[in-house]
This record gives sequence, C-alpha cells and structure tokens, in this order.
Amino acid sequence: MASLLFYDLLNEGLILSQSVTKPRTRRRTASKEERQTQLIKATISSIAKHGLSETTMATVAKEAGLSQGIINLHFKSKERLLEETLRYVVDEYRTAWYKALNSGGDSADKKLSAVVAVDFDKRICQRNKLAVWFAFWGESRSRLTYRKICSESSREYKQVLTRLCETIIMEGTYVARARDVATGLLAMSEGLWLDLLLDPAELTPEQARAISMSYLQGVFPSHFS
Amino acid sequence: MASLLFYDLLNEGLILSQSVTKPRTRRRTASKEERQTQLIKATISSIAKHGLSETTMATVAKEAGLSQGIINLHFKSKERLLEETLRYVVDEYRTAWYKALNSGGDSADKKLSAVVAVDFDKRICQRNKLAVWFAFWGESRSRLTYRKICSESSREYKQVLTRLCETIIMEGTYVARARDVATGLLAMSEGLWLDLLLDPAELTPEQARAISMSYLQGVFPSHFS
DNA sequence: ATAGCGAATGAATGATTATTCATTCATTGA
DNA sequence: TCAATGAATGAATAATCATTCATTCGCTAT
Repeated sequence: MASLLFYDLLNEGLILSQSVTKPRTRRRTASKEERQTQLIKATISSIAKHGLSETTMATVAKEAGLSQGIINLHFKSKERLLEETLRYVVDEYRTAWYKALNSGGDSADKKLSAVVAVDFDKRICQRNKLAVWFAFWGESRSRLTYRKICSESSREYKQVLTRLCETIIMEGTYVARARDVATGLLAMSEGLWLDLLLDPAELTPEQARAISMSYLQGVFPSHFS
Repeated sequence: MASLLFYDLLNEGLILSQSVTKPRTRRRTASKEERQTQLIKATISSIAKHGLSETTMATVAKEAGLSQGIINLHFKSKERLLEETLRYVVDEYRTAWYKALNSGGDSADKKLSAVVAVDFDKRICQRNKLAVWFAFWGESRSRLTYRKICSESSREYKQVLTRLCETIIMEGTYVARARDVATGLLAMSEGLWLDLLLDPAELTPEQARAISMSYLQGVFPSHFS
C-alpha cells in the first residue's frame, strides 16, 4: 500500500513536468474497426520501409502516429497484428480475383485474361503490398500460420485455373496439360512480382501482364491473339 | 586491480565446479575456411528451420554444435554472417549456371535447356536453399546490401538469356521479343521455386522443369519439341 | 616433452523490444 | 454542464539477444 502511494505520487510528478515541456498532441478516438485497419496499413508501410525483421511495435505505432501501447490494445499481440496484416492483403487479393473471374466475360479465355490482369492491377500490384507478400513468404517455411493463410486461397486459384484451361484445351486441339498450365501461369505472376519488387525500373506492371499473356498465347495460340 | 583479481578467483571457482559436474565436451580446431563454411551451412539450416527473423546467434551456434561466441570470432557480426550466407547460396547458383551454359551444347536452344535444368537440379533446388533465397528476397526491399548481392548476377542471367533468345528468334521466324521471353523464363523459375518451397507435395522439381520447358515450347515451337 | 599460438568457450554486459497497466483524455448521453 | 465510459497514452518491466573478453584448450614446431 505504502509503495503504491509512493508510485502514484512519483508518476503524477513526472506527468506534470511533462505537460509543461511537451506540446499537447491532439487526440481522437476512432471506432475499433477504423483503428485496426489504420494499424494494419501502418504495418504494411513499416514492412515495406524497414522489412519484417525490423518492424517493431514502435515503427508501426510511429507510422500510424499513435502510441506504443495501441497495438496490444487492439490486437492482443504483435504476432496477431502480423497475421491480420497478412490476412488483409490476402483477402484483398482474393476479392479482386473473384470479382475479375465473374465479371470478365463468359468464355474461358476471357476469364483467364481477366484474372491475369488482376495480378498487375494498380490496386493489387503496389510495391508496398508486394513487399508484404514476399516478407511473409520468406517466413512461411517455418510458420505454419502464415502458410495456412496463404495456401488456402492459393489452392482455390489453381483449381479454378485448371478448370478454365481444361475448357480451352477441349475447345482447341491442344496437347498441354491443364494443371501444368495453371501452375505455370501462377508461378509466372509470382516471379514477375519479384522482379517488380526488386527492380521496378526494369519492368512495368503493364509489361509484366503482356509477358504473362504471351505465355498463354504460346500455349493456346488459337485462343489468344 | 583489486576487482580484477577478485573476478579471476570467482571465475576459476566457477570453472572448477563446472568441470566436475559437466561432462567434458570434445573440442577440435579447424581451419578458418572450414569453420566459416560450417557456420554458413548451419545458418542455412537455421533459416530453413526457424526463419530469418528467428535465426539468432544461439540457433546458428547450436546448429553447428559450437559455442555462442564463435560467430563473432569468424565473422565480425551477425549481419556479416547473414550476408556471407546469402553470398554463398548466390555464388553456388552462379557457378552451376555458367557451368551449364558452357557445357550444355553449342546451339542456343541446347544452352537454354541446360540453364533451365540447373534451376531444378538436385544440388540447387533444395528446400533449405530455397528457404534462404526467399528469406532474403523478403528483406531485400529494405536492405540495399541484400539487393546488391542478388541483383548483380541476376542482371547477367537476363542479359545472357536475352542473347540466346535473340539467336533463336533469328533462326526461326518468331515474333516474340527476346528480352520479354528471358524475363518470363526467369520469373517462371522463381515462381515455381515458391511452389516447391511452400507446397512440395504438389510439385516435384522434375515437373517444374517440364513446365518451364513447355513455356519455351510454346514460344519457340520449332526449336523445342 | 613443452612452449607458444591461435582457436574456442561461455558468462557477463548492454542494447533492443514486446508487453503491461496506472493514468489521462475525449466523447456521449442525461 | 457533468458524470460515466472506454479509447489512448507512455513509463516501467521483463525478456530476448548480439557482442565482448578473460580464460581454457588443442595443435604444432622445436
């Protein structure tokens, strides 16, 4: 009890002296959801700027213009924040992907073109976001949680793409194996993302899309020209 | 002076008492180079097992079966160790790549096939090593040093591949742009590596090679069949 | 043998960083 | 206007981890 009282006095003293020296910073309150996405966006920026291994509670809080403790208040821990950040990027991509799939025309080749375009869309193919993808992929081997978040949707894409390729193969007279083309197409996007991330002067998203399309042209010449 | 003496006595006392309790561990001395590659290999294992962000001096030392201080003895710092580890993997790849290029036959298409095969060679395409590539790529955006180590050789490959594609395009009557094919081919390998890293049950290196080759078959049909 | 040298150790140190929590502050409803 | 509520703060704490260095150990040349 005595020590608690002493602590209080000491603390008040500190705060008093600070409120004189420090300029008052404005403070606002926002809804939980608002703050959480704000913090997730700050995390994306921090990962892009400092890398995942040097992203700390401090760098994120600073990026968001908020205080140290804020992350533990809204997310339970740093690990949770990171997981939610990955989920945010993965979900955003997933949404855009299915939207393109379903509104990109009726034919299989138009659908294919549409989902390829998504990968290099301005909204998806931003360097900050690419940095997040690769940061988490780099840790995925050893982190089951990260791998799960990524792989559940990834398998879906491959499945859907395989179906589309099967349709095209039946329409034309191609010898290609549908699943291999799907795998190759996804792989090419990921590899092109790496180029765009590491050396953006060498390649534009639009060129990258053209390269992906040239793969489809090569494999399904009478469908893509 | 007095405190130094006291420290000595204390230390000796500790060691004495330990030599009784602890089982003596055998100790060997190795040449600098030997130890350094041993530590680099331990680092590769640690990155594959724990990820880059949880690779510590302790995990590496333990993996190597050596003591805490050993890394600072052989490399100046942790950062140096990591850089040398990346360099090791990059150099190993580079050596294999040029060896394949120069001994893979005389024609451009045979050379192309040979360097594609390298990417999925048992010696190069090991999960531990893939984990290292992606771990460093994930941090490359924010670390100039990592990017430099990777990009210097990467540009060379693209240059050489472009030349080979130019030759092939002139031999046949293709409309493809050499540099785009080179970019696409490199990207596809990187993307396939990601698949092999994250979901090795889905894809074998041999299948991955076949997928890469099918890209070349599509773009240069009369050269690859 | 053994002295000398350099490799290796591992406890101690200092720096960094996630987390906690008592306190402050802004908003809202009465 | 004023409680009441809960969002936000940030100093303190505890844990982790890279680095240092006094000491020990093993090898080689003499």
